[in-house]
Amino acid sequence: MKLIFMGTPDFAVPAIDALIAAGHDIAAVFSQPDKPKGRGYTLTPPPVKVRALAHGIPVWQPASMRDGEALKIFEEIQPDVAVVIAYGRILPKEILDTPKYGCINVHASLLPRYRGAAPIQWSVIDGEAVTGVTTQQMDVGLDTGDILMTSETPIGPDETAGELHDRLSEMSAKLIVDTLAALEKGELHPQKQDDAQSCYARMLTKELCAVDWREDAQTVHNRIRGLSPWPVAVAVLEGKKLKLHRSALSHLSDDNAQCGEVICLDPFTVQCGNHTAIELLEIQAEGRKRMKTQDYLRGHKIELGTVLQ
RNA sequence: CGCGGGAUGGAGCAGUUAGGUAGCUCGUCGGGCUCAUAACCCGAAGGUCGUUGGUUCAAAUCCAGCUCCCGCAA
Repeated sequence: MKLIFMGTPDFAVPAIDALIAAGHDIAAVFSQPDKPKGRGYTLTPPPVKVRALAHGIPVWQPASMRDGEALKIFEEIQPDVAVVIAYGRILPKEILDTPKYGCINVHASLLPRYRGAAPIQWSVIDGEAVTGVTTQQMDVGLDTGDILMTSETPIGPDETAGELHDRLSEMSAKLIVDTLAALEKGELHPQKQDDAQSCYARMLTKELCAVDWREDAQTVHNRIRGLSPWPVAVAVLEGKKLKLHRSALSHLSDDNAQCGEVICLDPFTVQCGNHTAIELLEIQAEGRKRMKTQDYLRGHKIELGTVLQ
């Protein structure tokens, strides 16, 4: 089919390759404008743009979807369908209605759960056991369109948002290809979302990164893996920020220790709330690289009983 | 030119302020002790101190350029 592909970050890249491999004609790609990133504010193109250009596909990066420019391009191309994956912008009705089969979005959750910006991270932070990807027939709401197809996957007990992100990214690529195949055969059966079951995965902010050691170990663990590899959970050690990249539940617990206190050095274990404790496996000090906690301890002595905040 | 931290044997760090023969905690290898061990004891190997140039009798250390890494901010 003749497609317009809309996407921005790494998550959407496998889908481009999969759609091309499946024989679809991607006539144009829409991506967010290049943004200043990293040290020195280097203007950086989004990954989807880079991939599209490598395939020789024309790329548009309009600042707005509502100034008529995007609509004009849609009308000129006359796509059968627009595929939207992590594009990062809400599409107005006139755009949604232009392609022959409308706009189909791949969302990284089992809708109606975790609508919105950060479904992957929130499903981990909330300790969900299962998640997946969903294709939906987009409407004017935010991830509220009729469900076309879904694909489920369990979330590992120690899996990080980054690891889950990569798996769901691959699943998304497969699901969109399958969805388009079903669409061509007329085998799709759109189902309304049950709004009563919905929840919203709001954008991640820095406030979410601070660990509260009074919470139980499972909750802290979920937060650490849900925020890895970005924006990363943070504790404070002797006045300095300490990023927490990887953890594991501990069988230890010292009820005489206060929350946040180091109760064991090998493995490096911190007391949490409700008689639980957590092992910190990979950490990163200010200005340092991410490293295994035991490596860090060889050069930085931390006394038993030190309290993290 | 956005702000700041860093680069030292395989790993993590100290040493740089007041230049003068490279150190710590581990790891590795060999030996010892032990019923045994990730424990303990003895010994060994392993580093052009990121790179280039400068100052100096002498540079990891002072000066200048370059490369790469990290944090903040976006």
